[in-house]
Amino acid sequence: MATIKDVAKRAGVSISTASYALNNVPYVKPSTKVKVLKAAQELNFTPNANARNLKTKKTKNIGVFVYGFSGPVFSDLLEGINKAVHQLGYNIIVTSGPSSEILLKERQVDAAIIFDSMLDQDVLLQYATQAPVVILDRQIEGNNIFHSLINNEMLVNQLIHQVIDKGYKKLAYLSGPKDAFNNQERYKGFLRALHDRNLKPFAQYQGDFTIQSGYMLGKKIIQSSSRPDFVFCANDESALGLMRALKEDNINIPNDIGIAGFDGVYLKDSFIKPSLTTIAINHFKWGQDATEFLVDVLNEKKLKHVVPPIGIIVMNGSC
Amino acid sequence: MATIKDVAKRAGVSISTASYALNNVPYVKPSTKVKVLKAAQELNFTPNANARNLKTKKTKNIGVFVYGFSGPVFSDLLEGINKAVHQLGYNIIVTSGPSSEILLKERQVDAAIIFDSMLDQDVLLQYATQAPVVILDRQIEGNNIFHSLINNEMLVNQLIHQVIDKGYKKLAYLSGPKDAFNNQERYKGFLRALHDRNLKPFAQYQGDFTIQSGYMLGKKIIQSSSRPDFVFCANDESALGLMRALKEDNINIPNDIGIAGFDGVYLKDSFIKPSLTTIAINHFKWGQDATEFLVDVLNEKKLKHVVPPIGIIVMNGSC
DNA sequence: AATATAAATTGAAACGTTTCGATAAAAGTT
DNA sequence: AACTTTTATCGAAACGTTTCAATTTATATT
Repeated sequence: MATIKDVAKRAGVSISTASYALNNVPYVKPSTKVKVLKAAQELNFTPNANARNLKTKKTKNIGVFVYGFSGPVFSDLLEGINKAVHQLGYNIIVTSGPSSEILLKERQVDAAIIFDSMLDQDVLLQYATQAPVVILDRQIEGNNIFHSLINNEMLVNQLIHQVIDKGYKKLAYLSGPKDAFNNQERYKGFLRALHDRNLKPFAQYQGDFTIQSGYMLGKKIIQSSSRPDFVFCANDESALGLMRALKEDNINIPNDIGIAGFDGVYLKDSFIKPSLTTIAINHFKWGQDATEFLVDVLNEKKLKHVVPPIGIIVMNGSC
Repeated sequence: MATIKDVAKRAGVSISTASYALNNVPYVKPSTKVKVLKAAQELNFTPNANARNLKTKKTKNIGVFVYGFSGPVFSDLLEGINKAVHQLGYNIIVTSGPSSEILLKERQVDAAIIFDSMLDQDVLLQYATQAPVVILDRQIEGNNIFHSLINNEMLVNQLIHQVIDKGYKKLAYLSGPKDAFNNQERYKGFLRALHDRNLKPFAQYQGDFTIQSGYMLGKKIIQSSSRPDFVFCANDESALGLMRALKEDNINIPNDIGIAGFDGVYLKDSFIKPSLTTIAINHFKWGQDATEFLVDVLNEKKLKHVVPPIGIIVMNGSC
């Protein structure tokens, strides 16, 4: 591997001049710049990132720390982040599992986007003492820690109000994992809306955000003696599972049971019938905005807040 | 940030001893090791990765370079890679787009897994002069470049033979992107099987691996005067789209038209009816095997070949 | 007790950059 | 022509590790 030393020698200049030439620093004579660039080209020189990072204490990498690599929410979010990162001249590094902790501890990225509720809080706090972090899926207070959170509670509250307006009375909640922040907030919104309208929650079913869990719980609901007339599902995937189970048993949606979900990930899928009432999040934009904010922080533009993701209630045929 | 120098000072030893102690090198007295570890702990010391990497010329990172962050194939593959990478003591770094080139050029990873046919070939060849690469989605010959490729042609050939055995005569090919290696190979297998059996291909429809393209082409097939009696789709997603289009118009699958796909990504989804005949790839294992191979290469275990992904023909109700 | 061997520790060089401060060369000013 | 200012280049230090070769200390062998 050619180093800058080789380049300097071949161009007949000092190492520092070579460095300046390669980094577009002023005060380097055009003709020598040409010489250096030519030498670099001929030697197929690429700077050693580790040496550069060591010296500059920067990596130009933005880390995205995720829980897993699956799911429509993940995909859209990542595509959004990816686009923004590149536009802003950074590199994206996405990782998951044990790698995440190591990369954070060893500061292999200049900033971090967190979408992994399993990621150790202390590691995060420690990392944030030196670099900015945007968290998308829970609340952790600390210096340098910013949040871009869906307004889960309010959105669900509003949706449930509308649902009650439509005449549904026995409202159940199909839950995501109990410890998931998003799930908790959505549940709060559900409960508050019922409380606002002097209704009692009809039931709570314990799912885990998957289609399968929605399906299984749907089967259970069918078999139970008393059924709800509406089920709010903590996300679209579980709602889809529920819908499938009910349709299999010829339960009419929305007449026998109304359904709503959260995320808006199936809105473009015309094969889900009736189409699902949901709270649509623009995950792509969410990712973009979070990234742009982080880069602004890195560039020391003093900003107060991230642009939070907005959610839109989309009333469809499922309730 | 505490450096090893701080640790050494606090433990009352030299920098080199501190380094040895932290890295479990023999010849360091147990008692001093304890001292050093304690000091490191107290100072919240984490080694600076850039300095370490610069010196050792290793990163302990394995890069995964993908075309995008969406799709069931991507997800399973990544989960497999992720699992193996961690088990083997490496970190996973996945990236896409322009970042990929930079990370490769600057050697920010010890080895690379390529699942991005858009990635520049020269960059890849250049990278491979110094580090091992496994390519999953095309063929590029070069030193240090290994392939783990689906045996597309053979598998499709076998499947088509079986389909012909069932009596289908007018076989069409619903294509993926023309320049996609996997698509080309699958098409070759399709053509060869027809040739083997003295049949002419009935038609070729130009899709792009998406559900939407399958759906649109399905609509076109319905409207055309002469229909095929079987359509092999270059992947499952386009097959699903096709199926939906045909079912909407009450065309009976498999009686009016038979369908088969490739990948096996919907096999667990019981809501696709009839269930899709396909060639199932275990993408999770594919990712694992590729990773294990790479790490073996890094550890200089001389191996001849990667374990290639195996495909299994799964005959289901769609033909 | 003297010597040989093994165990433990250390200083210093090296990895490949960037960047500060100094100096040299060129261009302006009187 | 002597100076100041600007432009261009350079040497050397620094970033934080690892690791070689040298040295010191402890242990074993005679």
